[in-house]
Amino acid sequence: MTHHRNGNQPGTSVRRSTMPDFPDLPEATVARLPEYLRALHHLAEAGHETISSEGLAAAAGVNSAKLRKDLSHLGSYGTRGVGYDIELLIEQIQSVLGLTANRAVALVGVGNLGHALAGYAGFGTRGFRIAALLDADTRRVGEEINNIAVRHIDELEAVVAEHAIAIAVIATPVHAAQEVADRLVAAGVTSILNFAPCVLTVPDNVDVRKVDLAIELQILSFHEHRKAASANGRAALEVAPTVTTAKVAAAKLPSAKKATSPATIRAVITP
Amino acid sequence: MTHHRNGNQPGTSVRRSTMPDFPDLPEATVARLPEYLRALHHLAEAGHETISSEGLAAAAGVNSAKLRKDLSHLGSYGTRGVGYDIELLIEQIQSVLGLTANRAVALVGVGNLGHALAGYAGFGTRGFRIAALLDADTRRVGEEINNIAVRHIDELEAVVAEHAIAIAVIATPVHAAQEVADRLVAAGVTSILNFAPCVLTVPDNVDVRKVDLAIELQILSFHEHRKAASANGRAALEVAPTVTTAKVAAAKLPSAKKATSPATIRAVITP
DNA sequence: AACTGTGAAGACGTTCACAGCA
DNA sequence: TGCTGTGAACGTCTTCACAGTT
Repeated sequence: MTHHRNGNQPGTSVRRSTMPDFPDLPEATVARLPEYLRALHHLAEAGHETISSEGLAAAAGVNSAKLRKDLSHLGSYGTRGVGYDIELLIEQIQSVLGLTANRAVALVGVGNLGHALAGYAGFGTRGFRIAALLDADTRRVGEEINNIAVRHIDELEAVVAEHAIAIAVIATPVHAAQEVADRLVAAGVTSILNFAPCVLTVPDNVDVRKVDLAIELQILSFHEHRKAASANGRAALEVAPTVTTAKVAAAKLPSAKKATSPATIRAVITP
Repeated sequence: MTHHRNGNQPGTSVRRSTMPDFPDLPEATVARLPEYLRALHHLAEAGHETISSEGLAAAAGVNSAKLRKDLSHLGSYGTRGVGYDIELLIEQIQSVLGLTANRAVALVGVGNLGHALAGYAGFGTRGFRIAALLDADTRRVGEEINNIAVRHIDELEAVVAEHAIAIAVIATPVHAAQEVADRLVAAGVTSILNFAPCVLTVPDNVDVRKVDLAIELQILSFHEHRKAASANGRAALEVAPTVTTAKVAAAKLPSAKKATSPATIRAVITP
């Protein structure tokens, strides 16, 4: 969760807004709204005008109860017996997410990955505008990507002020990331999307989200490993008693619990 | 959360492994183990041999109770009064994640982003090896990135078989993603990391994780929006009593809602 | 009849606080 | 003494199932 809030300081500050003009959305809901939005745009383009919770849920890859609960947090924008008005819902979600005007975003680090991000067309269509590109390498300064010229990192503060930038993307090497983050924060940035594989330390009022490709793969690797292990385990059941011993030791105590529910012996085996 | 499991079918299958050679890790724990692993490598390079839960937690950006609970799921690898042996813990985590041998990964779609991913050095050092690059564009076929030649998508099935690939990365345009996924699955791939901004439909036994840059930004945008709104609200408290009224009305009625709350007048105002 | 909105129940995740071990 | 490992308490998220509305 990837995606979750990033409470860097273990500090006690509870995150619920106290004086909001907007509902207190559960974080899990917030993380799904963008999916719904994408699905809604897709449906609108396909010519639909309304959609049932069932239909939208399918399009967004969640179940319908969850979807309805999520949307209910925004207010009542559905019609019983009919479904949701797609245009209306798009507007509501965009409004809650603060996507009404295109937000200016700064991208720091125009290397391999930064280059790709800068060239990504999806930003424009989804509420954002890359307003500035910054890099420490003077050889890259001046280069243009999508009509935006790369400027030197020394101009960071000026650039942030110039475009009133609140959100920045860090795509620098690890060793530069923390310093860049510090400067961004000092310049007034309050949200950071970090592609550098390291933990950023920032003040409490700054939000950080992180994307780490290797971590995603490692999580998948775990599941691969488990699939393989259980396929194996079944095959080896009577063959290798030593494994069983190891298992008991390894699992400490929490094992036993589910011992009787062979839930994961799933579709794989039973074709 | 961001990372989470991707239960595509709402099906009843409970995910806990029953016949594992390994403990039943909570998904939230699995998602954090890679962070711990990175932090541990970092500490090892800095010359440390043991580390307390407090220290490791700080390095990984979590609190120490969570860290201890997470590690306790793997077994008892700490020493009371001392801490954790770094080398030992690295080995344990790698083993649980199935990172013992470098896993072969296929990358489909060598466009802007795919190119950057293919060139990302971090994979090699973190348990993976890009074993194959595939693209539908014949003009890109033959090009070499990091000594791997791009092959034509027609060879997908052959390539997957050739390298016994279980994990694949999709970095194609949206319109190609589902078909590529279908072919990967048919060829035997059981884990997919999807960079295309769309929902993939796959069988139950296949794991999908998704990375969507625009979604990450939209989540940050929400928090920006909220910060701005509450800053605003505070500033306007005695000045505009109408706001309060509007707020109450807003809760239920679709329209009018935001009429009175120009939330985007942000930090600019509050020095 | 068809669908939303939602209380209530349950699963899951986090944090607390301390017993127990080195 | 200093730290881990963990039950118990608490909080959050998901799912169920149905009352309520068009």
